[in-house]
Amino acid sequence: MTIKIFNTLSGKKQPLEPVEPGHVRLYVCGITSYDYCHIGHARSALAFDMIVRYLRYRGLRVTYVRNFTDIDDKIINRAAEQQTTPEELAARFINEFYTDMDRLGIDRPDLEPKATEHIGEMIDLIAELIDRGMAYQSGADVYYAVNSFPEYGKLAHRNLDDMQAGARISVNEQKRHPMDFVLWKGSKPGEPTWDSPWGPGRPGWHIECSAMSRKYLGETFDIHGGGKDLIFPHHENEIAQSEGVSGKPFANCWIHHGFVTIRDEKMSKSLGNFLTIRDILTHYHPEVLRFFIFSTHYRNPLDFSETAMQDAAAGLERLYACVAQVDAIAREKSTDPEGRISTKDIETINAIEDRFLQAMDNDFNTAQAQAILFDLAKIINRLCTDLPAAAAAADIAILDRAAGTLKRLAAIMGLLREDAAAFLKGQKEKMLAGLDIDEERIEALIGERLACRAAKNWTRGDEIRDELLARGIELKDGPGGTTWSVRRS
RNA sequence: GGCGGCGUAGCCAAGUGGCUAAGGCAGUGGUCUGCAAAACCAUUAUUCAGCGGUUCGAAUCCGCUCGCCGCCUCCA
Repeated sequence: MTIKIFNTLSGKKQPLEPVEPGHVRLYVCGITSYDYCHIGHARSALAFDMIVRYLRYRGLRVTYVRNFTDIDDKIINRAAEQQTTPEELAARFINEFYTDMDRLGIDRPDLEPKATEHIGEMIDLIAELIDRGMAYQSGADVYYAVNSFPEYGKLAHRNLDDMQAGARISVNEQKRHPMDFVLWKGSKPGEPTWDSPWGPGRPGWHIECSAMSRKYLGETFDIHGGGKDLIFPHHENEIAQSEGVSGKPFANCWIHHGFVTIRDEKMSKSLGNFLTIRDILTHYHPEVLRFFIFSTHYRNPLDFSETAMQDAAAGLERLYACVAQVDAIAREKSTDPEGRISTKDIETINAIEDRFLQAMDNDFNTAQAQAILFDLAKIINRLCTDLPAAAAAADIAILDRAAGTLKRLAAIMGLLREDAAAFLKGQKEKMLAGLDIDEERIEALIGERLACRAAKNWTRGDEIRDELLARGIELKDGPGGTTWSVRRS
């Protein structure tokens, strides 16, 4: 089995063939740190977290680099608004970013370089571009000459003529070509500044990724990723810079994920429809967000709604309930000498992992992979339902192994990583918090109902059950007594 | 104007030439239960926006039409 990935550059799915066999080098564009992260950032971080976990699961070594843009116009402007320095602002939001990422259970990349710590590398790169006649100084700025790179537009699948027809390009007297972009910006008074051969200034946005990826991953590496909105101009410009200097292919494969939308519109600050990660996490467990995000293929748009999150929570709870059921098997009562689970069921269980890997090998199809997890959960549930009280040790072992497979595969998406009973209890408490009733009162009513039922006073017993149901609490009478859950509205 | 994507059941969402069109949520019938709930079993798209075409065969390929979205400016 080979891993196939959709490559934006070629427009096709292609087998992953690392430059160094067995070792994948991956660069992902991280955040510009000037504000709290929204669900779109979460999708990006989660998508690549899943990709890295999967590649490692498949036995590949991965070097994962994700940068921080900690100097840029937005940071400077926001710092001025908040009467602080760009350095302080950027550092603060990098910390906030880590808070969010940690809560989402996202593994840290291997390297997280910051732009401001690589000014020297950027200056070197710009100088090389000037030497090669691909960049020019104009006033206090340095620009990249797009005409010097004949393949400009190959990633976005456009050419310079198409783009100029758009005519949304601001006129800048200093540029030779309207599409030329800045590599080095002469600084204005009061702005952060670094010395350079072209005078004091700061780097343009695109050059940092070219400089840092070259330093940490080399001139040619395997995968470069980011959101679809980065295809043009950011990634196009990175290619122009990096290949302009090296004359070699930059990234062999480009992965771009889709947007998170709200009511089918892209989130944006101007529309006021963006939600921060921490907003979401006050209402939902991090794994619910993960489940939601991975319920759609990473390249497709994903529409956020309360309903979708409720559905995701219900689905995730179903998987957890399956694991909890296996955890709760009464092992000590095992006396059956012979297992009863059919060979057919065992074969189906054994085939799950291959099916899962096949789905994931196909451009990380997590939606399909989730469906396979549900197939496994369904079998486990059925076997548990049919399991006699004195189940055979062999059968219990099969169920334990199946539940282990479920958890192991789900963990690639960062799911089912908590103790099942604890997770379900947590969800229950979270939902209970939104209701006008507390646990003590519920237990008291259950106690009262138990007495009624013992006396076969079904009428009053049912009354209590209906009363609780009206307040959002569902009762379940099981062999081990009555338990309750919060009804999902 | 240029480029690209999408339109599959009540909702969400896989499937990109050929076994019965995955899975989740919601719904319905049944088993279980004093009655319920959960779980299980069964069931819910003869059909994949519409119209034409290619093919022995298409949701899947091609053309056109309609609708929605994104990029071309900072953006995950």
